[in-house]
Amino acid sequence: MFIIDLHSRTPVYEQIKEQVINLVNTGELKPDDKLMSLRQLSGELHLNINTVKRAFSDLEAEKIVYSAPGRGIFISETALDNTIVKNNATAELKRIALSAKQKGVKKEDMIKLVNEIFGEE
Amino acid sequence: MFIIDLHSRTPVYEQIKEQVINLVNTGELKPDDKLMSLRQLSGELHLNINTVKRAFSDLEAEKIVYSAPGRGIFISETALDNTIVKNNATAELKRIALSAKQKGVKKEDMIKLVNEIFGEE
Amino acid sequence: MFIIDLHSRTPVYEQIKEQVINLVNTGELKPDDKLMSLRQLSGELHLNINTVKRAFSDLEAEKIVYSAPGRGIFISETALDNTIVKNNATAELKRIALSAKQKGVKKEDMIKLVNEIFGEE
Amino acid sequence: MFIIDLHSRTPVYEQIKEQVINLVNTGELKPDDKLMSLRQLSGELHLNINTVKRAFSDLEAEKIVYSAPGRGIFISETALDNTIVKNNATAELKRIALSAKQKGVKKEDMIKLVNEIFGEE
DNA sequence: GTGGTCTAGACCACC
DNA sequence: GTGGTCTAGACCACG
Repeated sequence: MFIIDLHSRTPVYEQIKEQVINLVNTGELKPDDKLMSLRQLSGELHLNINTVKRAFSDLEAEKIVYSAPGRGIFISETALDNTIVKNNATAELKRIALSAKQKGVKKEDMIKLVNEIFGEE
Repeated sequence: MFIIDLHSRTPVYEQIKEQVINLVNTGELKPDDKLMSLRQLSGELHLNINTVKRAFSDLEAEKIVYSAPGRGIFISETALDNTIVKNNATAELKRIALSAKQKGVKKEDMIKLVNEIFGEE
Repeated sequence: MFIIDLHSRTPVYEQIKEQVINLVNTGELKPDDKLMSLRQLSGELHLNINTVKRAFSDLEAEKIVYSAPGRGIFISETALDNTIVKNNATAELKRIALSAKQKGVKKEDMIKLVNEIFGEE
Repeated sequence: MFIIDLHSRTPVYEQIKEQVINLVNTGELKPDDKLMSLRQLSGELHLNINTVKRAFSDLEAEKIVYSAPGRGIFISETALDNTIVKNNATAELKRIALSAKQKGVKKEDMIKLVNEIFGEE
C-alpha cells in the first residue's frame, strides 16, 4: 500500500501524509472513501501506531480527511482542493535547488538530474 | 561578516557553513586565506564557540578549509573544485525532486524552475 | 562492546569510529544493522553522550552510518565499499611515507613493512 | 633552505627538527658547522621566532646541536648517531599503515603507493 | 524512548 | 594567542 523510506530525512509521518494526498490526487481515493484502520496500517507498515496517528491527525487538521470516532477515517469532500501541496513541493524544490546552486552545482547537472528522474519510469 | 538567523529551521552551524562556501564560490575567499579565529567569530555572532567549531570541523571534513592548531583556520586549495559538498547537494536535490514528482509536479515545471534559478545564462 | 583507552593519544571519538569501521570490515556489522543508542553506549563506555555523538556524526558524514532521529543509528548500505575513509587513510599514509623516506627509510624497508602487515597473503 | 608544510598535521617545530636531522644524515651539515641565526631562519620561513626556538631547544636537548650564546648554534659531534630517528619514522609508518589496513586499504594499493613515492625522484 | 542543536566551561598542545 | 577534546546539561522534534 504505502511505501515508507526509513532512510529519508523527511519524517515518516510526513511520508504517510504525502502518499495519502497522492492517492487523492490520482483519483484512487475519493471523498467519503474509508481508509484502513490505524492499527491495521501501523501493522502493515511496521510502524508505531503513534506515528500513523500523527499523520492522520495532521491530515484531519488540513481537512484532507475526517475521522468518525468508532467508525473510521474518511476522505473529506474538500480533499481535492490542494494545489497547496503541489505548490509546497515546488517551493521546497526551489529552496533546495537554490542552495545547491550556491554550493556550486551547475545548471546542466540539474537538467540532467530532471531528465534522469523522468526517464526512470 | 556573517548573518545568522537564530529562528531559522536550518541549524546555525549550517548557516555558517553555507556562508563560508558562498564566500569561496564568489571568490571573496581564496585558498590559503585565513579566517577569523573561532573566538572572534563566536564573539561577533554572539554564539557559543562550540557552535562555530562545529561548523568549521564540518567544513574541514568536507575539505573546504584546513585548520592548523595554534595558527588558525584557512581555506583549502581544493575548496573550489569541491566534490563532497556538490555531491551531497545533488543527492539531496534528487531526493526532493523525486518526492516533488510524486506529488504531481511536472517535468516542464521543474525545467522552468531550473531556468528561473539560473536566469537566462 | 568497545574498548576505549582514555590515555591514548588518539581521541576517544576516533577510537569509537575505528572500532565501528572494523566491525563493518570484519562483517560483524552489516548494512541496516541497528547500533546501540547513544545513551546506552555513552553509559556503557562511561563517556559523555556528546563524545559518542561526535563519533557517530563523523561516521554519518563519511557515509558509514545513517541516523534516523527517534529511531536510532544504522549501518549504511554503502558502508563496505567506502571511499571516503579509504581515501583519507591512503592520503595520510602517503604523507607519512614521504616523510619517512626523507628521514632515510629505504624503499625495500617499506615493502618489507607492508608484507609484514599483510602476513603472507 | 627548509620546506615547511603548514597543512601538515605534524607540528611546524617537528618539521624543522626533521629537516635539520636530514641535512646531517645526508652529510650536508657536519659537526661544528654553524647554522643560521634564529631570527634569520624565522624570517625566511615566515614563522614565529618562538617556533624556531622550540625546534632548536629540542635539538639541543637531543644533543644534535649545541648553542653557544652570543655566537650561534652548531651541529654537535654526536649528531650522527641517530638510528633513533629512522626507527621512529619506521614505527610511525607501521602504525599508520596498520590503521589504513584496518580501514580497508588493500596491500596492492600500499605497494603502488610506495612505488609512486620512490618513482617520483 | 531516540537523535540533533546549542550553550557553557574545563584542559590540552602548539605558535 | 590559536584550534582540539571532553564533560555537562538544556531544549527540540520524532517514534
